[in-house]
Amino acid sequence: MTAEETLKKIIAKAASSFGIELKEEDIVIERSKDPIHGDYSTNAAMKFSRLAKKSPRDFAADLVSAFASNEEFFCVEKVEIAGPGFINFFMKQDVLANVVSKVIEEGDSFGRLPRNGKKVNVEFVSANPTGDLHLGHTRIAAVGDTISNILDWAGYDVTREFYVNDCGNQIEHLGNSIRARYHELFGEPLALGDDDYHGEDLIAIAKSIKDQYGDAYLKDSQESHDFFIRFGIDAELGKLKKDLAEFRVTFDKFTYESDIRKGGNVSKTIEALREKGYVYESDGATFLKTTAFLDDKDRPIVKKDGLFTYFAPDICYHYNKMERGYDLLIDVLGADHHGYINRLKSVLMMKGYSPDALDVELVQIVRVYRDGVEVKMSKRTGKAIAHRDLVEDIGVDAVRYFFVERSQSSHLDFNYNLAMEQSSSNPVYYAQYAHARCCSLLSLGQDIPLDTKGSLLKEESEMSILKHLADFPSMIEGAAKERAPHKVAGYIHRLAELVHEFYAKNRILDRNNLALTGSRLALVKACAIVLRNSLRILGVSAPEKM
RNA sequence: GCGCUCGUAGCUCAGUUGGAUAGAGCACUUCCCUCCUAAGGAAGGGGUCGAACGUUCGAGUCGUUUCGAGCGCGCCA
Repeated sequence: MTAEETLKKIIAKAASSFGIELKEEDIVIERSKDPIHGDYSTNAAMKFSRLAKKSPRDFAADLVSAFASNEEFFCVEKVEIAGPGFINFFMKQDVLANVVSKVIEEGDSFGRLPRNGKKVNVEFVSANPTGDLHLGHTRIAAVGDTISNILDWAGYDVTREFYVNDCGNQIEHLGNSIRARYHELFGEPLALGDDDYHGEDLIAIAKSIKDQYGDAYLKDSQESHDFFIRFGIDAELGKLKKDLAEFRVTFDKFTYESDIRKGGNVSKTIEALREKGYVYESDGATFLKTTAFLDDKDRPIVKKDGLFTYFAPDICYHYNKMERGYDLLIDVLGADHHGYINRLKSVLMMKGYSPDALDVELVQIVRVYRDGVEVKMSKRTGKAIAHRDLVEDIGVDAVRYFFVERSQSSHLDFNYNLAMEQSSSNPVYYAQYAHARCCSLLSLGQDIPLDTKGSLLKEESEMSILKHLADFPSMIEGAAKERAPHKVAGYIHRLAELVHEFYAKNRILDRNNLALTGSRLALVKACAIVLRNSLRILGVSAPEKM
């Protein structure tokens, strides 16, 4: 049991002895910011003084007087009532130091919460297979993958999914564009339309078609039309997978829009919704009555020309995901898709699902500044900051850390020059360096027996580390609940800071005091383990030497 | 006009379901390697938390109004 859980129990029991029943989840235990306020504190006396019909301070005194009769109370060294009615707890050293052996015993799995039996599907990136990834995808990939990792650690059964939009207009344009580039290679240039893709990557694809098939697809036919599209999708998707894998992002499942549409599935779904009264015709188009639930406007699902809108197969796709037995769906989308949230939740509600079965995580746009000028992203002009360039220039570790360091809901101004020039002062190195320092100490002192009880730890810098290490599992729980990768980054930064401070203040390897050194090396080992575990959640490496 | 997301230090951003003296990085000033990795540490300057009311023991946090920014607003994906 963690210190926090124990304290909650003590408080609940004390309140109970005054006839006040508190749920442990309603009791807030905070880490004291200032050591003068002890190790942990609670506002329970203030929060619930009304129930006791007493002043906060009097109620606090009552609670404290009841603690002594509690057998759990042995872990507390001292209690104080302070300020408007805070109760501050000073813990016994061995209770705090207990975390060292726990971390070392659990090792790579310290921080992993018990399996909760819940299945969650995280869909992210889902970039159209019509070109390369750009900066926006990079942030979504980092956020989506990290959220998946956090949920995995928090006990969920996680599926990472990529939805492949291999139908629709943009795919036609892809086929046309490749065909034009292909003809170009034979000296028969075809004009590219405004909506076609002008990126140079398609020239390479056309070349590989020429290399493999020669001039077999020069004649204009349905067969060659289909061929260019199929070849293009495979080639583009292959590149996406490769770039993402190099970014340490892999998917468990790729779902193709063309499979979702198979067998008239979309029409069937629409008809089923029509029977429920959620579908109507207007101006020659077909609409879904999403306003019956959360939306502020009804949405078109079949256009005047008889083709489905993007939304129509997406309805089926989300039903498909639910039918696969997930307790929770998470869509990680660009913030410009915010209008999509209530639309999709409404769709789920039409089938009787809870709107909470879907959580849409919006990732705010990245604004790029290069040479002091904002660079606008545009997939079609080919001038966008490509994901691949970014990773080559700055490195996977730094990019992944940088892109989850801040909440996904905040805009991110990315100074490309700075990231390239000053990559060595990037915060990610601060954390990695802390890990490398720990490893170096452990290597130099490998012959010294570790005291995994941390018996001799007593300095303030040591106690701060102990408390922070103990917070790791509950940090994971909170980050999972809030889908907040940046909390992991914040945790890492704080741990690294504590490690550096500890290192600077103390001569850790002291062969004249092997007992103390043994305690400290055990602490160092625990720090290395937690740094490694937390960095792994972000997809960032933990080098042993730098 | 309606909706969503935001507004905290010069810049980029944290701020634990409302808590004690609002923090970090970058930038700036000044110190610290005869000694375990200086990609580090210590100290300092820098804030009417966009603004105004309200809710209560207590508001950066919650509510209303207002100003400003970004993004969306039925047949693009």
